[in-house]
Amino acid sequence: MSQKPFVSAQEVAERAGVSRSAVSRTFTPGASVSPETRRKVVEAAEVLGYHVNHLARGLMLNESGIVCLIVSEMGTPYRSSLIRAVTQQLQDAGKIAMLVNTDRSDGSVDLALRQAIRYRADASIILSGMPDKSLTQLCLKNGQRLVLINRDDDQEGPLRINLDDAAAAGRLVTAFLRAGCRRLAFANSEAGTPSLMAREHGFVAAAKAMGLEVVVERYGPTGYESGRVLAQRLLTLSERPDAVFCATDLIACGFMDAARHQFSISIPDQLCVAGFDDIEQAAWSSYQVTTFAQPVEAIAREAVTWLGSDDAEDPAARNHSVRLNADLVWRSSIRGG
Amino acid sequence: MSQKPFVSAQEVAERAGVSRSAVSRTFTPGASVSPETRRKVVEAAEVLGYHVNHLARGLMLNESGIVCLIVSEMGTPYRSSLIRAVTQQLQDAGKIAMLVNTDRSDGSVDLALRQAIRYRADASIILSGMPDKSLTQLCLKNGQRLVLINRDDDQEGPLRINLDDAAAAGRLVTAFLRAGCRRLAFANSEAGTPSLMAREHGFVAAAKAMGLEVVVERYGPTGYESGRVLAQRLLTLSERPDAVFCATDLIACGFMDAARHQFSISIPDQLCVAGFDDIEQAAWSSYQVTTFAQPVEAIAREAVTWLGSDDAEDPAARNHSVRLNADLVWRSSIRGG
DNA sequence: CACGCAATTGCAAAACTGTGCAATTCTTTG
DNA sequence: CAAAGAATTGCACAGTTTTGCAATTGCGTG
Repeated sequence: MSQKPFVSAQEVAERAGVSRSAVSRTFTPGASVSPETRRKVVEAAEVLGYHVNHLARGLMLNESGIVCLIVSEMGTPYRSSLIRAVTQQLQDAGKIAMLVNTDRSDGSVDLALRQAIRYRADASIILSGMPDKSLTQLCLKNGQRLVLINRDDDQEGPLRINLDDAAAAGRLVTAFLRAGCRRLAFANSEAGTPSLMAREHGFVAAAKAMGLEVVVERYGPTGYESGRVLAQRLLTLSERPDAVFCATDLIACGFMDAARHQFSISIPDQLCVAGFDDIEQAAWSSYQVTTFAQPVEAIAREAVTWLGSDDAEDPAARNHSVRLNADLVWRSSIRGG
Repeated sequence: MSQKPFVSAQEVAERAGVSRSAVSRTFTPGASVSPETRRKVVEAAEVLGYHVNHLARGLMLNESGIVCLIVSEMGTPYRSSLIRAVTQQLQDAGKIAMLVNTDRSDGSVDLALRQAIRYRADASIILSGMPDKSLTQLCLKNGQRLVLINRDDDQEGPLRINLDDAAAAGRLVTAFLRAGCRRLAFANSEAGTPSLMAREHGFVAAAKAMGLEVVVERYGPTGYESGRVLAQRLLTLSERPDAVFCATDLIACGFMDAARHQFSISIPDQLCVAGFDDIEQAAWSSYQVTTFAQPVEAIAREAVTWLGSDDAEDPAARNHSVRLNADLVWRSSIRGG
C-alpha cells in the first residue's frame, strides 16, 4: 500500500525554485503572487503532475468540500434522478458527493452518518430513513450541515425540504370527480414513509370533504410488483373502484399492467389511474400516466445553495424549511383534461 | 466556516487520562492496548462523540479509503443499478464511494479523474467515457488503481472488465432464425460506445455467417425516445424487418411501444424484438423483452475484490482483464423458446 | 539619492493522525 | 524474592496543506 506518495507542493517548490508557500498561494484564489512566480509554479506543477491534496487542505481549513448523500434503493428511477441532480449541482458549486447506501435495517442510517463524520463531510443530505436524534445533534454541534429531503421532522438546525404531498393529492380528487369517477381507491406500499403517508391522508381527507369514501390498500415495498398485487386486491372487490391513486409511479405502472393484461380493463375508459414522481417511464406510451412531478432540479438547487450560503450563524435561519410544489402532469390515464 | 472543529483524539486522551497514542491504538485493529485503557478510551470517546478523522488518517497512511466512481447519465436504469451494486460492495469492503458526474463534453472525464487525484482516492472506477492516456498514466504512477468497465482499451495497468457483447449478440441470430425470422435489423444509438458497437458488429457478423444481411440503423442518444424514432425508420422500409435487435433495453422499450401503438404491429407474432441489459423494465408485463443480463453484481464483485487484493506489485497481474458472460434471459418478445 | 509605501516572499505554526523506539509495568518462573 | 520475558505506554516525528507575521523587494517621488 505504501507506494511512493503523490507529488507534493514541496517538490513543486523545489523544481520551481520558490518556497512551499508560493505554491500554495498560486493555487489559492485571491492570494498575492507575482505573475512571474505563478508562471514558474504552474509550469513545474504541470510537468510533475501536481494536484493539491484535498485531504490535507480539508484538515487545515476544517472544510473538506465533501457532501455525503445518504440514500436507500438508489437503483430506483426517482431516487437515481435525484442523485444525479444533486451530484451535478454539487460539482457546479465546487463540492463533491460521497455516496452511502442504506438498507431497511435500523442502525443503517446512523452508520452512514458516522461515516460522514469520519470523513469530515461539510454536510449530509438524507434522502431515506431517519437517523437517531442524538446523532443529528452531534453533526450539528460539530458544524456539519444537514439536509432532510421529504423526511417529516421538526428538529431545528437541519434544512428540511418537503413537497406539498397532501395538497397535491387533494387536488387530484377534483380531477377524478370531473372525470366522472365516484369509487375512489388509494394504492400504497407498506413502507410508511412520511411523504407516502401524506399523499394517502391528503387524498382521503379531500375525498371525505367531498363526501366520498376511499378504499385504501397497502402492500409490500414501494415498487412495480407491489402495484400488481395491489391491483389484484383492489380490482377483485365487489365494488370495483373506477379511480385509483397510486402512491408512486412505479406502483402505478404495475397496477396498470395488471389491470390491462390480467383483468382486461381499459384505461382510462373503465378505470382512471394516477401516480406520483413523474419518473421517465410515466411518459412512456404504454403508460402515459397522469402524475405529479417531483421538482428534482429545484430540490437539488435549494439544498446546494443553502449549503453554499453562510447563514449558519444567523439564528433566524437556523430553523429553515422549504416547501415545494408538485405540479400535476396531465396524461391520458385519466379521462378528460 | 471556521466552526469549532470536531473533537480530536487529543481531547479524548485528556478525558480518559491516557496518551493520545493510546486513543489511536484503541481504534487501530491489532494494536497493543490493555483492556483497561481500551475501556476508558471507548467510554470517553462515546461521551465526547469522537470519530477518527479519516482525512488525517488518509494523509498519514497514504490510503484514503475513497474510491471514485466516474459515470455519465447516472439516472438511467442500468447505470444506477451498477452504481448501487458497486457502492454497496465498496461499503462492505470498508471503503467509500465518491460520485462524479460526467457529461458528453470532451475534457469531462479528465476533470473527474483530476478530482479523484485531489482527494487521493485509492482507486477510480470508470463507467463512462475514456480519459486521456497521459492522465491514466499519472494515476497509475501515483499508485492509484484504475478499473475500466466496458471500455475497450488495451492499456496495461488498469483492470478491464468487459462483457462478451459480440458473442452474446451472435447467439441471438440463431434464436431469431429458430423463430422463423429472416429479415434482421439492428437498432443502435449514435453514441458509438465500445460495447454498443461490439453488439452491432457481433450481430452483423453472425448473421453474415448464416448468409443473412442485417439492416443497421443508428440514431440519437441511447434511450427510449431514440427507440421510437428507430422504429419509425425501420418499420416503414419497403422490406419491413421481422426481427429487431435493439442495442439496449431502453431502446427496445421505445421501439416496442412505437411498433404496437403507432404501427399496430403484434409482438412477437409479426415482429420479434430483443434488447440488452435486462433492466427492471424489461421484465414488466407490457414489454417482457428477451434480453441479455448485465451481471452487475459480478462486475461489482470483480472490481472490488481486485481493489482489495495486493497484486499491484505482481507484474503478471499488472495486465489484468476480466471477461464476463451476458446470459440470455428468455421472455415473450421472441416467438418460441 | 533617500524615503515611504505597496507588493511579494519565506518562516513557522497549526490542523490530526499512525507508528517506531525506548521506557515502563506486569507476569511468570526458578 | 529475583530475574527474564512479555505486554503496554508515551514521546516524538512524519505526512501535506494554509496563513499570520515579519522581512524583503520593487517602485515612485521629493
